[in-house]
Parts: sequence; C-alpha cells; structure tokens
Amino acid sequence: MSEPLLVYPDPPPPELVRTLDLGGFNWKAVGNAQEPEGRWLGAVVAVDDNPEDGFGFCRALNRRGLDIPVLLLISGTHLDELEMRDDLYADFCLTPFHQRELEARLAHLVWRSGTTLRPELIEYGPLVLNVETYQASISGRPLDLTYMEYELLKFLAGSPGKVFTRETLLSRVWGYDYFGGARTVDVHVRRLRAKLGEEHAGLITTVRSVGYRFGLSRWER
Amino acid sequence: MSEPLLVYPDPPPPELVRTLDLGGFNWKAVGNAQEPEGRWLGAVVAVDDNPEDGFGFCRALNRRGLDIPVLLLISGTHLDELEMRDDLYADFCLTPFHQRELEARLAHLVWRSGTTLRPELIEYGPLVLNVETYQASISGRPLDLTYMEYELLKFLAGSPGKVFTRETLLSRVWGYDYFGGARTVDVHVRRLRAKLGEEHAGLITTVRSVGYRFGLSRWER
DNA sequence: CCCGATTGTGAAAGCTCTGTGAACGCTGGC
DNA sequence: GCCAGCGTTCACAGAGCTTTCACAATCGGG
Repeated sequence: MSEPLLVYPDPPPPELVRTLDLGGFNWKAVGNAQEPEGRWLGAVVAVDDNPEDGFGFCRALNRRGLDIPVLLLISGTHLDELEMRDDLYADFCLTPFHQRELEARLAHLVWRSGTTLRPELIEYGPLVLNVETYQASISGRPLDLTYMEYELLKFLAGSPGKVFTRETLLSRVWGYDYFGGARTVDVHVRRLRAKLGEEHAGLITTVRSVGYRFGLSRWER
Repeated sequence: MSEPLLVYPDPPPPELVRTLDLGGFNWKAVGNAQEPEGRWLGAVVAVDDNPEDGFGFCRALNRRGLDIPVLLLISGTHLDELEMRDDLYADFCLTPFHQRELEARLAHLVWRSGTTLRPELIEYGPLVLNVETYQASISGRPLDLTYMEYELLKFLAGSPGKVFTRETLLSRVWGYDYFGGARTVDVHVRRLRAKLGEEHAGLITTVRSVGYRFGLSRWER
C-alpha cells in the first residue's frame, strides 16, 4: 500500500486512530484541505462534531480537483445532512462504528478507486496542474493563469530542478519559430511568481546569467 | 422515479418492505436473477440468511450484464464474506438497519448510478440530458435545443471539466471529415449559453487560446 | 567599494482572440 | 414555389493577453 489515506480532522477521533492503526493503514491527518499534496488512496472525514466544517473540507478537496474518494463518518442524528451532498462523498459510515465495518468500507473504497481512472496531473509540492482541465492550484488555492503562463509553468514544472535558458524557453514554450525578445520570459516569470503568491514565489528561481529553474536544485533538497 | 428497484429475495425481509414502502420507492421482488428485464434503478439484496445464495444472485446479475448497482443488506457477523467480492456490490448496509440509513444509502446509490452507470442519461448539476429521447432540461425547465446544439452539449457534458479545442469539437461532434470554420463552434456555444439562461450560462466556460470547458463553474472564484 | 551586467518592475502599446449581430444558403414540409 | 427552421459564415468591436520599453534594483567581479 504505497499511497496513504487522508484523515480529517487533526487530531482524528481516537476510535478512528485505533481502527486505522489496527488495520495496518498508512494514513495522515490534516487540519485543512490545503495541506494534502501528492496522491492519496482516499480520505476519511469525520463530520460528527461540526457537519458544516467537515463538508467544507470535502468541498475544498473537490475544488482542488484531486478526485479523492471520501468516506464520511457521521452520526445517525446528522444523516439528513447528506441530502443534496452526494457529490461530496463516496461512502459513509455511521458512528459509533464497528471496526470491521469501517475496514470493509475502506477496502471497498480503495478497490473502487483502483478501478476508475484518475486525472492526468503534474504535481510538485503544493502545486497541482491538471492537464485535461487546464486548471492549476497551489496549496489548494486555484490559480487563474493565462494561456502562456500555464504553458510556461507546465513546461518548467515538468522538469523540476532543471535550468532553462530564455532562448530554450522561447523555443520550447512559445514555439521554435518564435521571434521575440528574451525579456518576454522575464515578464511572464514575474507574473507567475506574483500569482503563485509570496509564499511560493521562490518555486521559480533565477539562475543569474543562465535562465530560470522550477523547484529546488538537487543540492537544496 | 420511473424505474423500479430490484429486491431479493422474494419475499423480502419485512423490515425492508416497510422501509421501501415508507420511503415511497417503486420496487419489485424477484426470486432469481433470470427474472428481471429492462431497466432498474438499483438492487437491494439481503444476504443475511444465506450468504452464498445472495452472492450467487449478485454474480448472476453481473453475468447478465445489466449493470445494476447492488446494495447489500448484511449482518455484522457475515462481514468477512465481503472480502474479495468487491465486484459484486456497490454498497452495503449492516442489519438490523435504521430506516434513515438505508434511505440515505439508496439515495446515494441512485445518484451515483445516475452520474456514472447510465449512459442514456447525462446529468451534471441542474442539467439533465436524456440521450434516448433527445430531451434536455435545466433546473427542471425544458430546453428547446436544435440537433447540433444538443450534440455539442452532450459531448461537452460527457466530460465535465475537460477542455476541448475547437478543432477537437469539430471533428468529434461534427464529424471527422468535417471541413468548416472554427467560428462555427463559437456561434453554437453562444446559442447554447443563451438557451441555458443567464443563471447557467457559466456552465460552459471559455478557456482562452484553447477552447471550451463544460462544468466546474460553481467552483471558480 | 565601485561599476558593468543582469534582472525585476510598472505602464502602455499592440495584437490576438472571442462575443455578437446579421446575413446567406440549405433543407424539408406544406 | 414558398416558408420556416437550422447551420454556417462573415465583419466588427471589445476585452483580455502578450510584448515591449524605460527605468529601478540587484548581483558579482575586480
């Protein structure tokens, strides 16, 4: 089992922790939907205490376009909350739950997700690019990128750590027959950095007298 | 709710009958998997008394290729029987069950099959396309679409979120050998948006320099 | 520490792409 | 033949995006 299970909230209910650990699951709890990065087998979301909070987490997951199947833990008294929220979860389990039932539901969830296709994603740390939908997000926040910005970021993120000269970028991203100034790249990098936000602007680093690099060089990680 | 629910065995457990009737479901019990013909919303299979018998029914359903999603009713003591039988059921409910839980699971099952398992009905949010009758409606309001408009909308709505270039749309919707201007797509998209109404016009979004995308509008900004 | 080279920044020009209204031609029904 | 409905094409205007430029800031070598 390579990919871990996503669990919400953090810390999770003790009986959930117990079941997951006893079941030998590889899991990680998070406090918000911005945290999770990379690939996940599925998610277990406890909506017991505060339904709106839990559903908000699911909605945020959806919004990131990661397509993680969600198993809800919900008490019988909150069952009506499920109405009209079918798109937020794949399955649910009533609390208090039997360990066996939760294990069976998790196993079924994983089996099902293994049989359905996943979207084609380019990921690096907090950055996710969905090639099919032309959507990008960083730390869960959707990025509103223009065409050239998206193409440039896609190209850079496709080879993390590698340095590209402006000329290379112009020919590979803009087109081999492109005729324009090299400063064009600078300007696009600037706007990309701005849209990535102050926190992640460093994802694109300048290599003086050479060009630009996405992500950390192999010496920095 | 036009299509009925399939129920096994016949007669079904009394508490199941009670729940289905109270929930206003249209259902029919059968004694074997050869009986059912036509279209079904889903199936409820009680495997309580004799697990092998119930699973045999599911297996027979599968073999007939009817693609009916199955909700199992199973007691906690038989939970391990589920192992390695993921392909036989879509969901399960522990017995004795709460009426609310079964209703919620049935509703979710029906919703899921409506979005994935029934190709003759394409749904996305408020939009419903009936492929068989060539009818379309949004928020319950019937849409009076022309042939090309319908075909275009059907193709787009068939892959929500995915971006299609005008060339792709022309070749896939108009035909591989179609020879015409790309602006044709624009005009049809415009008329589609107009007929969808101001409220839902955003269902089809323009991806500048690329093409058009259906869906995901409610998540964008 | 100074200076040239390089890169970041803001604004504005210029261009591409899309939305829109209208017209044309085709087809099938009457 | 006429008409209505539909698909297609075209021209134009506006919006949005890209590119350029001038200047400021930064870096690195000597």
